[in-house]
Formats: sequence, structure tokens, C-alpha cells
Amino acid sequence: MEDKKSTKDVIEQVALELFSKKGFKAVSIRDICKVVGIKESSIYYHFKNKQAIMDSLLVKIDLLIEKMKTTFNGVFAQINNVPEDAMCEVAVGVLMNYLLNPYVYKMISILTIERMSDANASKNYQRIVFDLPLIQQEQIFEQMVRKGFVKENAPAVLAQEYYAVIYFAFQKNCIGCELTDEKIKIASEEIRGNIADIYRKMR
Amino acid sequence: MEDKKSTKDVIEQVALELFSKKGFKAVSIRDICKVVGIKESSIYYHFKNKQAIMDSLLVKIDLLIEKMKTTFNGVFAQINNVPEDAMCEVAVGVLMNYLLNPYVYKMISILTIERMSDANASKNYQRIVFDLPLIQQEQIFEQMVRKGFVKENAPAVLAQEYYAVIYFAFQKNCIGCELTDEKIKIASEEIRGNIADIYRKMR
DNA sequence: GTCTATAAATGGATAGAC
DNA sequence: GTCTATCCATTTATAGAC
Repeated sequence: MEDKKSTKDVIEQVALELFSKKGFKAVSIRDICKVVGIKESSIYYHFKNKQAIMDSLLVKIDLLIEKMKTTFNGVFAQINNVPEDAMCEVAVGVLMNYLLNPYVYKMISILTIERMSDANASKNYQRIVFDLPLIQQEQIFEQMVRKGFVKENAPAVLAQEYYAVIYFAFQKNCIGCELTDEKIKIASEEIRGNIADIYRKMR
Repeated sequence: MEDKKSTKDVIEQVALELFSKKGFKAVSIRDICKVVGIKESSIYYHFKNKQAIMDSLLVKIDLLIEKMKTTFNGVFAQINNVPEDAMCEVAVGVLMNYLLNPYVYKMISILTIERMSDANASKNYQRIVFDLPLIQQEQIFEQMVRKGFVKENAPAVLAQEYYAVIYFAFQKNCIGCELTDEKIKIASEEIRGNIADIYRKMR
């Protein structure tokens, strides 16, 4: 029972893959159909048009992120002690489990291109790449300040300083062309080094 | 003597503008010619093909950046005292005079799109957006550590922490769709706030 | 649900007149 | 240097058979 994927699901999967590599506009319906193994016209049975495929992908990522959020909150609530190492590992975790999650990473790649000319894509990029992680980080720092793990400071400012390091390493090493294990490793190490440095100062 | 711009210059100027808004691939020769006011075929008198226009733009930005670099080095060499305010203003200066320089900004916009699928664009993005500013910042921190303005620390790490704040604010507020004065103001203030916070810790 | 066939638009690029 | 005219490839999308 492995190949139970409907044609519609396969279309979405292939579209996500291709869009993330070349951008929404640069991928043709023909490109998608060629990989899926159906004729061009058949795709219009499953989706009204090309944009409808993209819209469907956006709905799916919202569900995924919502699920990740509740999982992460549950894990973090149990932490009672935050040594420097743990701070670094949480930061690397944001990279590995969120920004580099296969689905999230591909969607970020698509929106990176589309947000330059599409206001709606720009909103979605803002939400997925900046707003959601920053709110998450801010809540963590709120708890940490309250529990006395870091010196008192505005949690929003701490979150921004902290996440800027992660986002910077992500953009510098993981975005653009092929993503290799080597690049992921370099990004992780840059994050560890910079977060450790910042954390030492803020305690 | 204002309209002495050759057709070739106008083509480049229009192409830069259009490429930066929609991406290299999404802009057609027809689009460019319509704005310039010439027929499609005429463009092939000035440039071998579409790619040749882009190549020419890349050569020009290299010349511009080289000029900016020497200017900036001259200005910074005269600074003998770096209070917190000056640190913030230098950071905002990197945003306003480099990342938001009209030519640099448009080129970054183009490369943001193209680097997702073109290895050469990826290299150029890396060079213009990461390598050059980081080397510049590193040299500044080297001087500052030497002159005793900041506590001793690896200049490369300081440069990365410092520039990450600038890049983050730039990406969060200034990239994607229309760039407004309001967005620039928010980015500047975020940089000022975060740099002041970091600088207070590293002295 | 998938196919063939085809419409209608848009793309890059060239030949040759002026 | 710029034009008209044209070629050929590619694209989105639809109509209608199976």
C-alpha cells in the first residue's frame, strides 16, 4: 500500500519540487506533466489553472507549520535549564527542523523568487520566514527572562538578534543552487559559534 | 546636454529596472524594447542576445563597487573614536549607501531571483551581498580591536554578528515588492536598536 | 480521468530593406 | 541604427472523444 498517492498529490509534489528549483513562472504545465506522466490537458481536471496548484501548496504548508508549532511548544515547555550549549542547539534546531524542513525549504525557495514581483507571495514569505519564527523565539526569551536564565532585556530585541544569526547563516550557506550536506554543516557551525558568542555576552 | 545617453545605455538602464522587478527570465526582449521605444530587432544591433545585456550590467556593478570601496576606506581611516552612536551610524550607512544604493539594490534584486537556478548568479550574489561587505566589516573591526575601541575578539566573528543585523533588517523590510521610505525608516531603526544593544555588550 | 487536437498568445532570434 | 516582416519554439488553456 505504498503507491496510494492520487494523481493530484503527485502533481502537487512534482510542482513543489520544480517550482522550488526554477520559480513558479519559469515552470510550465508541460514540465510538470512530463514528470508526472500525464498529458497537459489532464492537469486541468485536477486544478483550475497553474495558480491553483500554488494555492493548494500554500494551504498545505500552513497545516504543516501549525503542527510543528504545537510540537515545538510542548518540547520547550519541559526545559528548566538553559546552558550555552542548549542555546546553540535550539538555534541549530530552528535551522535543521524548520528552515531546512524539506517542505518548508522548498516553499521558501519558491517565495524567495515570487515575492520580488508578487505582493501576495511577499506576505507569505514574511509570515513563514520572519513573523512565525520571531514570535516563537520571542516567547522562548520571555520564558527565559522570567525564569532568570538570561539578564532582563526586551524579549523581542533578543529574539531578533538571535534569529538574525540563524537567518543569516541560512541565507549565506543554504539558499541558491544545490543544497549539500557540507553547506548545512558550515551553516550549523556558524550558528553555534555566533550564538555562543552572543549568549556569553547576554547572560 | 542632458539627453546624451546612447540607446545602448538606455537599453541597459531599462533592462536593469525591469529585470529587478520581474527577474531576468520573466522579462522579454519585447518588454525592454517597448519601454526604450525601439523595435525588437534593433536591440540585436547593440547586444548579441539577452544574456549579453545582463553580462554588461554585471561588469558595470563591479566598477561601481570598486569605486565605493576605495571611497569608504578613505572615510573610515580618519575615524579615531567610535562611540555607540557612530557604530550605529556606520551600520545604517552600510544599508543606505551600499545595500540600498539604487544600482546595487536592483542588482541584488535580480540576483536574488536568478541565484535560485543559476550557479553563476549564485556566485555573484555571494560576492556582492556577503563576501565584500563581510571583508569590509572585518577590516573595520580589526582596526577597532587594535585601537582598543572594542574588547579583543575575533574580528571575523564580530563582523558576522554585526553584518547579520544589517542583512536581516534589509531582507525583512526592504526586499520584495515596492520599497517605500517608511520601510527604509523601519529598517534603519531596527539596525540602530540592535547594533546599540550588541555594541553595549561587546565593549 | 485521461486522451487528441487545436486555439491563441508570447517568447527569442534572423533576413534584408532603408 | 532602426525598421518591417517573418520564423520557429514554447506556453496556457479549452473542446470534445474515449
